[in-house]
Amino acid sequence: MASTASARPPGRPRAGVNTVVFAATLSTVRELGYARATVERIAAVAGVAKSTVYRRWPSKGELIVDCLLDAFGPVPLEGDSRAELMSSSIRWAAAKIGEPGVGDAFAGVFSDAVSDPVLREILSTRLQDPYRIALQDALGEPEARVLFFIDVVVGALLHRMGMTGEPMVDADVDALVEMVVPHFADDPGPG
Amino acid sequence: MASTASARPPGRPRAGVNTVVFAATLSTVRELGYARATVERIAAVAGVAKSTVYRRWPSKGELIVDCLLDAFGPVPLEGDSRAELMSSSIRWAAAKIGEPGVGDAFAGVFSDAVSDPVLREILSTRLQDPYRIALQDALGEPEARVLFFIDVVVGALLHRMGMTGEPMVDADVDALVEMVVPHFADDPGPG
DNA sequence: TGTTTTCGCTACCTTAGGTTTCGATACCTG
DNA sequence: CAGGTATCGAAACCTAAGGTAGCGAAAACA
Repeated sequence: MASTASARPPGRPRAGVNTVVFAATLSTVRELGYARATVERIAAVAGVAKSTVYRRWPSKGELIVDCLLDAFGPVPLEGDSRAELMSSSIRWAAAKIGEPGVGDAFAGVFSDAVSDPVLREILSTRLQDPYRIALQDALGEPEARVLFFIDVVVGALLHRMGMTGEPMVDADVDALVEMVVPHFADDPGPG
Repeated sequence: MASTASARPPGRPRAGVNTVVFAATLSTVRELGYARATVERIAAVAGVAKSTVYRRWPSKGELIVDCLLDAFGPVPLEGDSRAELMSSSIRWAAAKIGEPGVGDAFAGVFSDAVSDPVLREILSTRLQDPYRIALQDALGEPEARVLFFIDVVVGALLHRMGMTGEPMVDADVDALVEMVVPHFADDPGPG
C-alpha cells in the first residue's frame, strides 16, 4: 500500500550534501559577509559544484532560509510562567543571531526580501510562521501581539547586528527582556 | 582674505539636480523596490545622465543615504518631559519610515551595509549619529542607552516594513510607545 | 548490462554597479 | 567676442554575480 510510496526512488541517490553546504554557507558568510558570499564560493568551500547547489535550492535566498532553519531549529519553549517563556525565547533568539554567520545571513536575506516579494513570502512563511504559531500557542496571545513581539525582538537584534557588525551584548539583551516582558505581563483580556 | 575661499569657483556651475534625483530615487524605490531601483533607472527618471549621478555620489549606497538624510531632516525634538520627547521621536520615526519609498530605501541600504563595512560606517556616522547625539543631549541619557533605544525603535519599524512590505500600523506604534517610554522613565542614576 | 538519477564541469546569458572617454555646454573673465 | 574651466550627456566598456543549459561520468538498483 503505502510502502510503495516510501520506497527508495530509482537512480543515483542524492549525496548527503546539505549539511556540508549549510556549514560552508555560514562560514563563508561569516568570513566575507552576505553579499560577497557568492553561491559559487559557497559551493567551492563545500566541495560541491555550483550546479548541484542550484539543483537543490532555486535561489540563493532560499538556500539561506533553509540554512537558517537548520541553524535555529525549533524554539525551546522553556519556563512555566508567561514571563519565563518570553524571556527564554528572547535570550534564545539573541544567542542564535549572535552565532557566527547566523546574524549576517539573517540580516542579509532579510534585506534581499525587502525588494523581492517572493523571497519575503518564503521568509515569512517558512521562517517566521513556525515560531509565531508556537509562541501564539504557548503564550495564548493573539497573532497581532505575537507579530509585534517578534518585530521588536528580532528587529532590535538585527538592527544592532547590521549597524555595528557585532551581536547585541548581554547587558542590552537583559534590557530588552526587562523592557518587553512587563509590557506583555498585563494581560489585556479578563482572566 | 576668507572672501576668496567663498568665491564661486570657475567653470560651468553644477546644475540644481540633487532635488530631482532625490525625488526620482524615492519614487523609483517605491515603485520597484530597492534592488530593482537601479542607478541607471533613477537617473533616467530624474532626466539626468548616469555618469552625472556617479559624479556626485560615489556609490548607490551613498546616494540612498543622502536621499534619506534629505527625506528625514532634523529630529523635531518636541515636548517638555522626557516621556513626551521620546514618544514624539518614536512617532516621528514611524511616520517618516512610513512615507512612500523611505522605508524601502532605508531597509535596502541597511541590508547592503550588512555586507559592506564602508557603507556601514557611512550609515552609522552620517545617518544615525546626528539623531543619536541630539537624543543624548535632549534626554540626558548615556550613549549606550540611546543606541539601545534606536535599535529597538528603528529595528522594529524596519522589521515590520521588511517582513510585510507595509509600514507599522498606528495601533502598533502606540504599543511601541507604551512599551519603550516606561522602560526609560525610571532613571537608573540617583536623582 | 541497462536504466535512472544525480554529480561535476564548463560555457553561457543577463543584470547591474561602477568607470572611462569625449564632445557639447554653461558660466566667468578679459 | 575669445579663452579658460568645470560640468553635463551619451555611449562604450569592465567586472561580479545570480542563474541556466548541456554533457559525460558515477552511483545505485534490477
